[in-house]
Amino acid sequence: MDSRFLSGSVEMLILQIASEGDTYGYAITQEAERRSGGYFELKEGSLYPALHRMERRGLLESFWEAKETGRRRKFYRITAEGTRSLEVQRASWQEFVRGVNGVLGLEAHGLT
Amino acid sequence: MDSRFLSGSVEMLILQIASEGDTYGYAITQEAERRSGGYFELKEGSLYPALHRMERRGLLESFWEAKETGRRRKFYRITAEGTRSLEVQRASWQEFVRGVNGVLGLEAHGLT
DNA sequence: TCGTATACCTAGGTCTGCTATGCACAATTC
DNA sequence: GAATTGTGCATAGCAGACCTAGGTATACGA
Repeated sequence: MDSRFLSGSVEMLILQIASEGDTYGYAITQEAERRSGGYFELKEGSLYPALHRMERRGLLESFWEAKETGRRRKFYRITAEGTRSLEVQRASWQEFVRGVNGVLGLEAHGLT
Repeated sequence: MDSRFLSGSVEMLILQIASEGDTYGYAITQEAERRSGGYFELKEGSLYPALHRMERRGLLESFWEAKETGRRRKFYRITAEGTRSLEVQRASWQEFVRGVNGVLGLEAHGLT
């Protein structure tokens, strides 16, 4: 993965995955990697601080899995504000891609 | 412009514009804005440090316009290494877009 | 038992974009 | 001809975000 472009996308990717059901840190890294065809390898040093930020900002809320024994997992659930933010960020992302492609002279067919 | 996603793209955009002919700082901001349909407004505080970085790294070389009077302009010319870097970055950009769109569930038709 | 996978966390470094500011000349407007 | 806007370069210092590297711990297969 080229992390040059990653900055600013991590939170959107996390929100997207969280928007499809409660999830936890490690699962997010796996899912992002799977869905991007192996492209994204979210590092823990990026992921966990991002999750904490997003919780502080009210985009996510968290709870520890109720389990007496075994591995502990901290689950995250998207909030109403997180859902709104995701919509904004998805639109913003598509604008951004159009902007860059415009400068690069690339055409983006089919992407609205 | 949403500068959230911008990180890491500025240098590619500069390289692209410089690859089409010698240019200078102010002209780059105008060209980026024009070609992105008004989306990009490169700030001077981002642009000039980026140009200096890129020159240090050997991606660009600069020369002052030979002009006795009037405004002084510092022109930049892409180097062979800059050209190679641009190719790499363009490919990397397209991979990145595919990766993000994959996670977001967006299809990118026509973009290879 | 040892390695690998799963699972969380943080300190500190680095990079990059931004705001704010300063300097200077040109062109236009009043 | 004075004031404003546009063109043009530059830097200091702040803030944000990603990474490396390290720490802790359980589960499971060889």
